[in-house]
Amino acid sequence: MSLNLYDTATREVSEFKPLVAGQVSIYVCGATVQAAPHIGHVRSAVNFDILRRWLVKSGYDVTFIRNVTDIDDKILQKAMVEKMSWWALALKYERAFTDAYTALNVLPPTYEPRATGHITQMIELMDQLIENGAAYAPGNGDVYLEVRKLKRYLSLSRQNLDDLQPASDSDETYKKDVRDFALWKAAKPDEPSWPTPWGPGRPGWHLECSAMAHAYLGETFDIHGGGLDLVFPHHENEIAQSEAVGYRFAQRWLHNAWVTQSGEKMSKSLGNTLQVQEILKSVRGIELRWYLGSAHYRSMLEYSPEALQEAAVNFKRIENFLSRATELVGAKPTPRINTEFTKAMNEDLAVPAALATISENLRLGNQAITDNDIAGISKNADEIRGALEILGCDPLDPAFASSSGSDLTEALDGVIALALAERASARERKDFAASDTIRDGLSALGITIEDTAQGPRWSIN
RNA sequence: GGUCGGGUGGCCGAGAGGCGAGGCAAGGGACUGCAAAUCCCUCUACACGGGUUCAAAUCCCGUCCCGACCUCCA
Repeated sequence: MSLNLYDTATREVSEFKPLVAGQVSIYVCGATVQAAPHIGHVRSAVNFDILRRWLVKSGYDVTFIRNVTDIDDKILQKAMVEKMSWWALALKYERAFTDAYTALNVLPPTYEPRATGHITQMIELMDQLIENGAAYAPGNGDVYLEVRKLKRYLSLSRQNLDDLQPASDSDETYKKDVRDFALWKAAKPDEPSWPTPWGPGRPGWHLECSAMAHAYLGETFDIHGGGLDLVFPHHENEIAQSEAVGYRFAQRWLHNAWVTQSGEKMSKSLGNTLQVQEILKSVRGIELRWYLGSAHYRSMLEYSPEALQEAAVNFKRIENFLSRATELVGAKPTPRINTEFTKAMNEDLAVPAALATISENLRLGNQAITDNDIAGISKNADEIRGALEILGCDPLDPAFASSSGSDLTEALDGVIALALAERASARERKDFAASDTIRDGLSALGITIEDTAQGPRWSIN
């Protein structure tokens, strides 16, 4: 069974064939670290993390590059506002992104290059582009790519150059065409700069990704990913720069859709963003990940607090089954992937269909508990755990290990066992008022008591 | 103006010519001292108007509505 993936360039789902058998190279546009991450940012990270985990599970050796753009106009602006050095601001928010990724169990990339660490590669790239006539340095310190000379420009977004609305800041006197874009920007007073043959300056947005993709993945690689809003101009311009020097660049383009609120894209300019750190006050990281990963990556995910809570409750049911299964089987489930799940994931990562297989496993597994069918419990628990592992939501993953020490849990278990013994004797003498007082008391402390065929069990809400 | 998504039941969310994904909520039932948890059953749908077809949520034409990008964006 082979993996089929969508490609933004062809607008079709097709069989994924890596350039080198058994290996996959991926470049994903990471954050421009100018503010704390909102849930749209991490949705993108989660989507591509699921892709990566699925490729690894499918037997590929995956090289996964996700960059950090740590220099751009917005970062300089924000640094002024926050009255700190641009580099301090960039690192501050880079850490915020890293914390968010960690909280959501997004695997660290194979390498995470920063734009400012690749100025040399950018200068080399511009050098080549100027030499072969694709780019020009008008003499003021800027370097532009001459888009009119490109044959395939805008093929990813399928637009015509002449149909584009002129840029709002198109009073550029140095550009040959208003649509030419800056590879490099001359330093203004008080701005950071690096020396180049064309004068001191700093990278324009776009150039860093071409340079870094080339540095780590070579002239061509399998998959380039990012948010849908990067198709134009960012990815078009990456293609333009890279193809103009003769690189074949990305073989396939994957773009994730947004998180929306009331149908509108979450964005800083609308002020409707939901910070990851805020959301994590109401749900755990694993629950937020379960929620963000639940929709198909190419579909908009309409956020609502209710939907998030629903997802969290839904996830707790699965966790509850896994912990009961572990108790009854006497061993942690062994992750296993079933054919239905595989089929779903191989069809352009159809996570919603994959979730339906988990629901079925859950139903059958709970039924097996009722029937005391250990083999059935085990089978379904194994398959659920296997699926959760791919989705990055395995509650037994050490990444989600609870911070409360096991000593504490043991002590608590002992205390609750005492209370439950009292309750059991009260029930035996049919003193239900007394037994309910104990249960209600524990419940008020956030401890839920369930009476099962194997006796009472407790859990913390 | 150009390019591109979308409108599915009370809600979320798949599907893309035929057998109503799945989840949540709701109603009924089983289990329970009562609960909780769990299981079983039931209900509600494809924006609108035409067309193609034996068959349309799915394809075509038109209309309405929502959203995104057009050099800030995951």
